[in-house]
Amino acid sequence: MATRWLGDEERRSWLRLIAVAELLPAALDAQLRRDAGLTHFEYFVLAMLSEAPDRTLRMSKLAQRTNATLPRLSHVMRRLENRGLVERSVCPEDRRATNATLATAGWDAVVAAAPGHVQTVRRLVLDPLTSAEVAQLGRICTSLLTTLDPDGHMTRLDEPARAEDP
Amino acid sequence: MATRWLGDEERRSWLRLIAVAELLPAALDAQLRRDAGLTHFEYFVLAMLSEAPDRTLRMSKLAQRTNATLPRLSHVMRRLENRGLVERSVCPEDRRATNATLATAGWDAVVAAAPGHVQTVRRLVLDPLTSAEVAQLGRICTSLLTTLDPDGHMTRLDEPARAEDP
DNA sequence: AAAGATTGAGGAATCAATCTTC
DNA sequence: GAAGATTGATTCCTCAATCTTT
Repeated sequence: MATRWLGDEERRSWLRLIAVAELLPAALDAQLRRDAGLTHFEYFVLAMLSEAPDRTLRMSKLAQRTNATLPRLSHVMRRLENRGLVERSVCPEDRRATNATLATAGWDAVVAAAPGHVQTVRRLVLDPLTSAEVAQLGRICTSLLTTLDPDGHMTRLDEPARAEDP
Repeated sequence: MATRWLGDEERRSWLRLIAVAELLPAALDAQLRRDAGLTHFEYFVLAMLSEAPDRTLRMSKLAQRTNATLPRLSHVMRRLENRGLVERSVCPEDRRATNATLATAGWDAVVAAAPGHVQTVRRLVLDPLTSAEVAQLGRICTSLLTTLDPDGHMTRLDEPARAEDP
């Protein structure tokens, strides 16, 4: 029983999607932990900061871009700060807010980890697919994010940046 | 920097895939915990047992079908056993092995949880996609599992069961 | 009162080590 | 010694409660 009430094709696609959702994060974590001493989530946090203006982002914005809850991000940032990879400071304009900044050591960590990570992404995801499938995957995930992430937070579905400040 | 060295399209598809991989499990967990007091992984374990002959599967086989490591499954099974949802017993043919069996209460739990869960799967994944996209997603995930799961354990890519006993 | 963020306690996942049977 | 599984310690995540600023 269980996952019945789905058509055969639906069921097969569904089972494979959750298999991917289970195995892909584990594979990314394994490579990054082994080669760079970072979780994939930690790496992703550092990477998002590295691409931000002044390598700085507000906690809530960073949480959105990394698909994380604020408590989770807060705990991770504390650990990263203890390791000297990021810094936090009170936001001058709104003293409730916290600015997260990538420290020099954090930048170095991302630069060191990136090649191996990108290679892993290619090997696990991009290489097994045709370029048409990569495009299909993008469209499909975009559709899924419409319900998973109604506000289009992290993947700002309206790519060309909204009228809104950092 | 970070996720550069990927083409634009590759990068967008990749970022959206990890967003889905992050948000989908969280959404499934939220609904099942709220409505049935079960993690998605716990539900999936019970569901796989419910479909097995005699509602029984060896631990290692169950681990494969649920995309889990054996330690993870073992811990979860201990909790489920304490709740009376499953039972474990030594396998008579090979006394190193453990047979996991769905208890009556476990069956009831799956039956009670299934409709809400299936509805959630429809809402989050199936409904937002055309049936052509559902098929594409299945093919794409199958390709990804070729590298993520080289042995085709859980999604036995060669669907029509191999010459191998339970 | 609401927004932004942090904290602490409890639960779950991971890794290495262990135990038993083959 | 290898296969099947479990355990214990650590780490990490989640949830509710809290604190401060607006």
